[in-house]
Formats: sequence, structure tokens, C-alpha cells
Amino acid sequence: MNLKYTSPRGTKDVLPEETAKWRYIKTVARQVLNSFGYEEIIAPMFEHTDLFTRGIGETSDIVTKEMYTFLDKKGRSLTLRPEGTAGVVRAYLQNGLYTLPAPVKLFYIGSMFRYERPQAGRYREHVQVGVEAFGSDSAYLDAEVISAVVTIFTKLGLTGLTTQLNSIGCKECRPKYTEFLREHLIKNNSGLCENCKVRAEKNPLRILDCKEESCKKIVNEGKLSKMSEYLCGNCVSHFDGLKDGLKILKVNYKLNDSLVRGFDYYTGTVFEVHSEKLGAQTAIMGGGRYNNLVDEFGGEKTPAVGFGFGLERLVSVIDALEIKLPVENTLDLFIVHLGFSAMKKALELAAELRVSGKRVQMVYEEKNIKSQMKTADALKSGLVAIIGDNELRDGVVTLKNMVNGSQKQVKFENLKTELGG
RNA sequence: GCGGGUGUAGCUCAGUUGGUUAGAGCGUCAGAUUGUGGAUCUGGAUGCCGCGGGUUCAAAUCCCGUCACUCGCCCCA
Repeated sequence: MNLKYTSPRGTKDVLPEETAKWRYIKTVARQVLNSFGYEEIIAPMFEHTDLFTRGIGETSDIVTKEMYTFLDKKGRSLTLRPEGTAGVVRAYLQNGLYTLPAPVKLFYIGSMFRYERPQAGRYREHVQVGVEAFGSDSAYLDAEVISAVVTIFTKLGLTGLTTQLNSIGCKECRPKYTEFLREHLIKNNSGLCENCKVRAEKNPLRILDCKEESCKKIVNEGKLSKMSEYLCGNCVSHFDGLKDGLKILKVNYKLNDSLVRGFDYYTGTVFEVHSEKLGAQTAIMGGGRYNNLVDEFGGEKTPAVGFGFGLERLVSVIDALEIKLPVENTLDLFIVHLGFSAMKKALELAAELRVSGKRVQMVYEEKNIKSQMKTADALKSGLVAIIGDNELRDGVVTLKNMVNGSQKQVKFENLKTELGG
């Protein structure tokens, strides 16, 4: 075959076998999040470009080189959303959701777009389930938010996950730490990688997360003070509260001093969940607290916390763990017909049964019985109804149980009750 | 943006130091005395050997380019 078109780089088709898994995961996520009091919000897939550049941070990698930005016909700069939080914050403000009792708990399921080089677990379009809770600064809310994802993952049967935790400080204490880092790193910048030399100036926190051996060395062996030593009193007690909350909620975690996230809006709590089953991209969930974003977007000062997890990565973990999700794709009835009038009768019967929600299939050509039986078997139909001249004459079908092979005659009008509904 | 690997049937892959009609398994379609599936057997169909160029009497095979996929760096879900 000479394909004229292929899907764009970094995108993929999710085929029926896999959509069943996606559907199941989304259902579980919705149930769990509803039980935690979250309601679904559907925000646009594209927004004004400024929303992201201001929200995510003008120097972040995502904004500087990974956004799908385009001009519309009136010359407005729009961008396909690279993440979900900025749009939800915008919607929260624009629709006056701050008048609802706090905390306002929202979740979304949708595609995110980033112009990245594709590799295992990384696509240019990926689907995220995300959560945002507005209007409470309680550490127990942070703990509960983390517990919500963990609950989803547990319900799906995931194992081998680690939840990592850090506090990157607030407006009060973080600048002092970044200043310390900057000074220290500029003094000793000879060992830093090219990227980090720039980061030392612009965003020294990111160096903590650098994977270059030389930078790791400087970070680990340089007796560098940790952010934790610079945390202000509020941040310390908040972080303690979080750990306490996680204990109450029975969520295991690991502290990770060098956990920093790629969006500039985070304050205080940051967290990620990693799976050993993924390739180089081991994070399946990431999130944290962002107490300044709402007022940066023009609202009242409103503390908030949220996370997002990626469905593609989640599914690959599920597959790697060989977890069989309870996805049913069997057929209730396959109708085999012999002869033209039998085919028309089959068409009619199938339509009647489908009204009551039965999954019914048939073929639309006059084929021999053997071939139709094979098809019924391939489609995993539990029951097969056979209609030939004899059945038409008597007003019945021959109903065959495909599991044990037994057969019986069932009147047309009784077929529905025979199928249990 | 930077590196490594791979492109042969719908899928997984084989294809010998370049040599004539390019193969296997799975799947698909048809059939095995005519109204009964899963097993087995028989037969059929399907390939611009990713694309373009070059070397050669001769290229799936060697060289260059290109595109795509893939893995990693970066970043992130």
C-alpha cells in the first residue's frame, strides 16, 4: 500500500483495543474524583498565547520552544494548550467560580500539545487528567489531592510507584535561596554544563534537577545548602502539615530535595509519582501548589493546588505490569441468516434487540452458514441465532449457546426476554 | 535543538560474500460432498523491499541524501 497520508509526528491513533482501556481509566478517575468532591470542567484547547507565557513562565522550556502558537484570521496570537492549569485558572476567574464555597474543586480530561522530540512515553499530543482546587492553603488539602491520585492508581491496580515530595518555598523564602544558589554557582560555574551556566543566572533552582554528571556532582558534593534549610516558618509548618496529612491518609512518600518542576507558578509543595516500569520518562503524575497564579491573572489572592497525569504513560505502565483491566468487548448475539428473506428478518430482529441495549451483529451479504459461524466466533458472541427457511416458516430462531454448544428454538417475540431484557 | 538504532505483505520478521519468478509465521479470503464456530488440512490474494539519487552488466542487499519511526539527551505527563 502506498500511504498518501500519515499521522503527524508525535501523534498516535488509539485503536479500539486501547480505547476500551482509556474509557475504563477515565471512568475510574471520574468516580474517584467525584468521591473527593471534584466536578468536571471542559476548557478550550487553545487560549490566548499570553495566558501561557505569563502563567507558565517566559523563560521555561515549554514557553520558549515547545508551544504550538499560531495567528488566527484576525491576527490574534493563540496557542494550543501545553498544560491544563492556566486555562482552568482563567475559567475560574472569568466565570466567577470564586463565589462558590471554597475550596472549589475542578477536574478536566483533555489533550495537551507540546512541540517536543517524540520518544518513549512522550508525544506531541497527550491526554491528561488534571485536578485544581482553589481557595484553601491547608496542607491537608495538598495531602488529600495527592491521596486522590494515589487512590486512582491503586484502584487501577498499579504497583511499583513512588510518590516524591518537596517544598520549593514561597515568595518570602525562595528568593533568598535562589540568591544563595546564584552567588554560589556563579563563583564555581566552571564545572556546570552549558545549559546550567545560563540557568545560574536566570533560574538557578533548575540546576538541582540537571541530569548532567558534572552538575550533579556540584550539587551533591558541593555541600550546597538545601532549599529545606532556607524555608521560612510558614513553609516549614505547611510542609510538616502535608507530611502529617499523608500519614493520616496512609500515603507513602519519599522526600526529594532536588525535585523542582518545569512551570514557574509553583510555590511550596511540589510532588511527582514515578513508575519503575517506564523508560526514560518515569513520571506519570506531577503537580503542586500555586498560590500566586490566581492573583497574577487579575483575581483576588487565592491559594490553589493541583496535578496532572498522562493517560498514554499510565496505559504503558498498566501494560508493562500486565494488568488486565475489566474491559468487556463481547457481543450479546450474532444472527446467522440463510437466504435473502432470512437476512431481512435478521436485520429487523437486530434492530429490535438493540433498542433494549443488546449488542447484536450480523453480516450483510448472503454467505454460507459456516463462514457466518466463524465470524460469530471471531467476534466472541456468546449466543448465535440462526434463521433459515425452517425458522422463518415456524416464526422462530435456532439459538445456539457458543460456550456449551446447546441449541433450542426460540420464538421471534421471545428472543428479547431470552437474552435477559 | 543534539546524538544512536531501524525502515521488506495488515502484523512479527527471514532474505546468506550484490545475481535472475522476494519468503515464513500470524491474520485475512475461499474450500474440505452442499444448515453449524473454535482444531487440522488444502488453496488464493496482498509487496513502487520508505522515498530520491549514485556505483554496477546486475541493488532489498553497497554509497550519499531525504523522510518516517524508534531509543536516549534536554524538558515533561
